[in-house]
Amino acid sequence: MVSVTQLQYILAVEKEQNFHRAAKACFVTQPTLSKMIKNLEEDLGVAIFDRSKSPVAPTLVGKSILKQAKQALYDIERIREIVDEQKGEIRGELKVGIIPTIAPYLVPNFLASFRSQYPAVELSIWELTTENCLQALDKEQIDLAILATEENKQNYYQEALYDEAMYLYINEKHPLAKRTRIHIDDLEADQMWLLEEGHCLRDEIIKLCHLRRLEANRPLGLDIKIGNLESLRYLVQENFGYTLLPELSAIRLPAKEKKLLRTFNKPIPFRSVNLTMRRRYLKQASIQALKAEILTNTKKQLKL
Amino acid sequence: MVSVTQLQYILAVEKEQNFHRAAKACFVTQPTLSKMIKNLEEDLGVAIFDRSKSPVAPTLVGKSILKQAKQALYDIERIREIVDEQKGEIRGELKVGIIPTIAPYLVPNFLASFRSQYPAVELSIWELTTENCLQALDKEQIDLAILATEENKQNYYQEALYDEAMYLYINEKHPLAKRTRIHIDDLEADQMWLLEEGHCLRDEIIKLCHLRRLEANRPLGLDIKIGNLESLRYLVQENFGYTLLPELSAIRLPAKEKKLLRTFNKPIPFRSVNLTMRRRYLKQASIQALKAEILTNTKKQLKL
DNA sequence: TATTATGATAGATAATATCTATCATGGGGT
DNA sequence: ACCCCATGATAGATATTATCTATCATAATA
Repeated sequence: MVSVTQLQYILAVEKEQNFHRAAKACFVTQPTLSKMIKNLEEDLGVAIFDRSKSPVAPTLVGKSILKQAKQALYDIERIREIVDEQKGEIRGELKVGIIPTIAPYLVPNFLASFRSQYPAVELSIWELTTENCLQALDKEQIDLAILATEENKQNYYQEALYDEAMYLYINEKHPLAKRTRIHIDDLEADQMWLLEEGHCLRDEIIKLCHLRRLEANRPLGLDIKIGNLESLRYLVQENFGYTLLPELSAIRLPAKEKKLLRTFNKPIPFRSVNLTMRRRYLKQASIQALKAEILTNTKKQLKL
Repeated sequence: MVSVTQLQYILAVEKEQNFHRAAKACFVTQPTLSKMIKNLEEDLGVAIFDRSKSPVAPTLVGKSILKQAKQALYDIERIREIVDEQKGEIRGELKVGIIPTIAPYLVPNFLASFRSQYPAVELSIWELTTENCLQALDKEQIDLAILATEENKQNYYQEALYDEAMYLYINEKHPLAKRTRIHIDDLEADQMWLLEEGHCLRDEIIKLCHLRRLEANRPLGLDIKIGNLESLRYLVQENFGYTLLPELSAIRLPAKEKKLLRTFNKPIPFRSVNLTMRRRYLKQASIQALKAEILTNTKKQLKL
């Protein structure tokens, strides 16, 4: 008979691509794991892994079996969750990936209050780019990502969180800084400072301002790789030009820096922040609790 | 850890509503089953069954757990099926329910050829009314039903098989029998012989002829409960009046009886026959093989 | 009150998952 | 060509656990 343990073992081998490492991950010895997998293969009458390959790789049927095994284990884990939900208990690990242009400004909004309200949830937060969040979701390294991009509906499940307006952050000596009415289309590529490639805010701004990618690479003739908004602000302060800041980061600026902010005329540019999960996602209760916590603490700060 | 066996045991108890019977159905003794279920309940920290009720009934969480357990076991069974599919093997039990106005005319069309082509499939066929087919599907007593009614898409999954025209079967002395052009609306309730309640063909004819249900109960002042089309034909032969016969049953009539058949003017009345399955259905390969077999052997006989 | 049906419990036994120790095989590197 | 290491398989012993038999407790029923 197919057993839960057998399914766990084959998934471990798929993940680790190695019987010894898989055994370690399952807290058993390699012969145990090898035997169990062999039992399963004999029971089903097919080989799940091709051991002659290096590293070991699933056979063709093996791939289908592994996929189905994931589904089955998900459904079994889900039983525990159903029990917790009925008990009204919100507990367990919750691993969250957040992109760097949101994390520092959003996390302080919910971290303390969430931890005091749901002490049984072991929350861990990673600052990861969109691409790395999606990979981590796939590998089940995180349960939830907070992103500002729309992802393929087939692979991921998304829930809207909030929209945040974009502000112009501009060197005070820049001619545009004196204007009272600024439109998004007044901005020019060679004046705009952007984060390095891989940050979705960079792509978002390029889209909002209708810049061409090539233009956006070297404002003022400089080529500097910047990974956070702090550094970007210093660049604007020191080197003329401007950049766009999302609302949550703008709110937290000290009064002195707020003078460098300008709002746009309508249509006000904005970006949409969402929760992104795997299609079959567990920990629904914790995730919904976190969502509620974020919304109550954040929405009142936002204009949109 | 939640085990496959535990899930099987709780499902057996749900089905049998009794620990002893459930144990018997699982081929173990009652203490074994009781112990395993207790282990599971202690592991989850909730009671799945309320043993004080008679017969034992699932608790509120229990119901959710049982539902999820079904899903999990389905997924595990599906692994075996994936393996069989990859091997190209079409095998296993296939239990089919067919309504009485289809069974005798359709089964001979596919039975012999299906059995010779797929000898590894253990086919069993039940003649059941629509209602009983659906119940049997729910209880997993059958895998597939062949029906002539549309069912709730939420609970069941249906695939169209074929449409069959309806023929008028009429007493040769009836005035309508001499007409060359007959329209479905020419028929009258007090001349129409119908099957007893519970047969979908009865309801279908009432709908096709726009009869009111009350009218349709006592043609010619008689109240006779008839469960098959054979008897219905005798009634028409002996007692004046007429009835409607579906195409497959009409085709097989001996030449002498075929003289009592009349075709309708357009729009020709017809009924649609389909395969009905549970939403999560196994044995897809066998079912699709059966479907193909039915279609190749039947479609050429039909006009529509 | 005795009887039956039902599920729980205790202790023995059988089945099996796991362990330790060892072997076989196939690259890489020198 | 040789050795070495990484990798997975195998054999036999051990630990775990699913199952069995026998018995008990309880509630409904005759």
